[in-house]
Amino acid sequence: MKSEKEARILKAAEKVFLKKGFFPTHIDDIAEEAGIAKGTVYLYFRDKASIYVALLDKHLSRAIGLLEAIKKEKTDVIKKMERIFDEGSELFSHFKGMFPLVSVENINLTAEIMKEIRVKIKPKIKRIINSLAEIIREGIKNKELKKIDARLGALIFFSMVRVGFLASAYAPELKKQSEKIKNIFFYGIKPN
Amino acid sequence: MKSEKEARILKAAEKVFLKKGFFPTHIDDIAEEAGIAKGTVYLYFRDKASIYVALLDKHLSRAIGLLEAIKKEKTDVIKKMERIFDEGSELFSHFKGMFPLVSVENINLTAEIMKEIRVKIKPKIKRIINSLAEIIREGIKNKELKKIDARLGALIFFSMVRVGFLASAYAPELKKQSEKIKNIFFYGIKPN
Amino acid sequence: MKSEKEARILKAAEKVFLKKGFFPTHIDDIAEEAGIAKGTVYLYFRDKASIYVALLDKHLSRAIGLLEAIKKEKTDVIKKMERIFDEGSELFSHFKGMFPLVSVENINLTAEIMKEIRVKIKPKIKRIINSLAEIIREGIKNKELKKIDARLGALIFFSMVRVGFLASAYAPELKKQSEKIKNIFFYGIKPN
Amino acid sequence: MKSEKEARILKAAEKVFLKKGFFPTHIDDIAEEAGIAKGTVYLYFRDKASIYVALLDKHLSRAIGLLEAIKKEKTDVIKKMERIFDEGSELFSHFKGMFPLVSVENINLTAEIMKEIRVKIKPKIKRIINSLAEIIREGIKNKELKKIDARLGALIFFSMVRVGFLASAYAPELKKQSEKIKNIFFYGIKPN
DNA sequence: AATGAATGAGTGTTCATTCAT
DNA sequence: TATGAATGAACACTCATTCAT
Repeated sequence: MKSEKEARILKAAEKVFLKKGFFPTHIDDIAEEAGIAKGTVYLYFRDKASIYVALLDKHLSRAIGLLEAIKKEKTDVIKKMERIFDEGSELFSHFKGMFPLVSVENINLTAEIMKEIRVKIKPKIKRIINSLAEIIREGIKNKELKKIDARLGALIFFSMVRVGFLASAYAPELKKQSEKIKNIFFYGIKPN
Repeated sequence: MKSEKEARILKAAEKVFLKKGFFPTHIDDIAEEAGIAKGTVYLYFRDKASIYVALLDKHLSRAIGLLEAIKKEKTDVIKKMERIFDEGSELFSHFKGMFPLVSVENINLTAEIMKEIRVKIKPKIKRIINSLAEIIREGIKNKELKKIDARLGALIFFSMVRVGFLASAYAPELKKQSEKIKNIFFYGIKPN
Repeated sequence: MKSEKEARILKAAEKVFLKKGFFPTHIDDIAEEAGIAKGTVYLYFRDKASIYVALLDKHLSRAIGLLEAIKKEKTDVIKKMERIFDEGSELFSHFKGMFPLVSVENINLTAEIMKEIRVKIKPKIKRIINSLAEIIREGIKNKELKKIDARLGALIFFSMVRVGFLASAYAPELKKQSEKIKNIFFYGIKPN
Repeated sequence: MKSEKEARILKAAEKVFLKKGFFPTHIDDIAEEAGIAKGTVYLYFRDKASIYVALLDKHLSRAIGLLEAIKKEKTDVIKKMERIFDEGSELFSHFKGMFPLVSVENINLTAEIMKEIRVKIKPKIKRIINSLAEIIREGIKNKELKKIDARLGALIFFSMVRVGFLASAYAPELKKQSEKIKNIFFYGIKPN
């Protein structure tokens, strides 16, 4: 159970990290954004990297919760994937460049922090990919999907969700074209 | 004609940036990797960010060259896309987290550097996306491809190439599964 | 109301600047002399040049206060000039080579700092010369002084005060010979 | 016998030192001004400070020559002093803030350089003051001057020459008012 | 003699972290 | 708990000096 103050710091940190990136973000910025004193931040977090990790952890946990919930629903796999796709774009807005799909960008490599990441973050990412893969496997079993490599499909799916978000940033006129993206993902780009 | 020393610095910088990221990379690291003195680096580059930008520029230029060459070839669009896909994975290995698809990660924002980026880097990224889009348009005209949004298709294609690279890093057992990725991209995941 | 710490830094800086000059003085020297950490200096001053400017400003303000007070006194102009002469020598001990009679020696020329100097320092120097000139004008009006060029007289007076100080440094045996200097200034070196 | 190159370096150095001061002047600046390569400077001077000292030495020697010549002339002491005054202003233009009347501004304090200064520069300054003092003594003997302290008179005289130069810089409208300055020096500011 | 590329010690400044209040 | 003044390690960048050519 997190204190209200801790949540406020995380919210402030997210805003600043997203805007400036990890290194250019100073504890001062976060404290100011949170409306508290710099020293107070250290009552709730060991150090700057811990805040970053806590943020990753928070959103990954949320993503996992979302995925697990959707997975349990009694609907078509296609419907499930569409829901994930639509809600996922919103999730990405909390990650942007910060999202550590493969490796957490080299932040600071304190031994301690890296251990924390290995223990807390990587397993969550794996779990997300696994959840996606399981949904895909379910779809294959159902004949809703082709016999594709489920893990690879999960990565691609993940990438597609990401494109949905990127497209809106890079080519604003493409915004809300999720339908098109989904179409390509489901049916490919070649005429049949 | 760049001096041999400049090339050596770039090569060293790439190695260190890729391993440690922009901020944790110190000029000392680059110099040591290049086997020269710290001060020498400044004979060839104004500052740290300039090295980074030069690296981006170098690889983007290479990518543009590759794309333009492939675009001019007299083959099927599908063949062209396959070639881009296969060679692109190698290109990505020079970018990894450093690749600025949407916006260059917040590095330092010196006014001068940011201007350099706006003038040199962003146009190249646009050109890459444009080249991909043109190839896709050619395919649509040929009836090789469905009538998809070409720019969006380009982004997705780009993403797929990226997945190819990521997959090899994140899930080594998936390496060389480019065929599968291409298949999904071309035909989708739904059975027809 | 300046903090006690700021005053301590200024005092330490004055000591070191006077001994070593602007460039050979390192922030470390000042901090050590003040008995604080290097970083602390930057809590009170933007940069090294700002400390220097603050010092100039402080002593020039003091000089102006002194001059204005003496100017208002109800005594002979000659008495006033004698007082300025005697007290001025002490003032000079805070400036020595650092005193920017004509132009502030090339220190660093940050645009910001130069602006500060133009805005804060130069007007004070002008005001000092003006005050001296006004006193001289008063003396001319009174017939206490010859009809000399008041501004030029001010510069010469200023110079004489400076000689008083220099003499004590360069030719210690001449120390306290202010009387002689004043005599020359008042009556010249030629017999009448 | 100095090489032509050495003279060129000195000339260039004087120009730059006068404009920028000792520390902000870089060897590169001097070399460029002299139209030679940086390394060449070191074929003629041990280091930066040596150039500075050589410059001081050159002008002090010139001043000494001038003084000795004037001293030997068969004219009134007053005439001699007037000549010194008039020619001295020009001499000062080579020194400006750089002139080390009392102590050479703390430049770098290499033990070696400081020794050079002690051995070469200080004696010349003393000699200049002594020459002036001797001329004044001659004037006193002649009854051309009052019985003032000759050394102090020399310092003041020196200062007056300096005012002549400063006046032209600080208050351009006062330029060429040497007559007025001389008048004050000779007759004082008080009416008789 | 002349060059200018290379060097690396030196320094102003920043900022994560601590701690006395 | 909360504060924010103080700390000092860290680092980009400069520039006097050297030296291979």
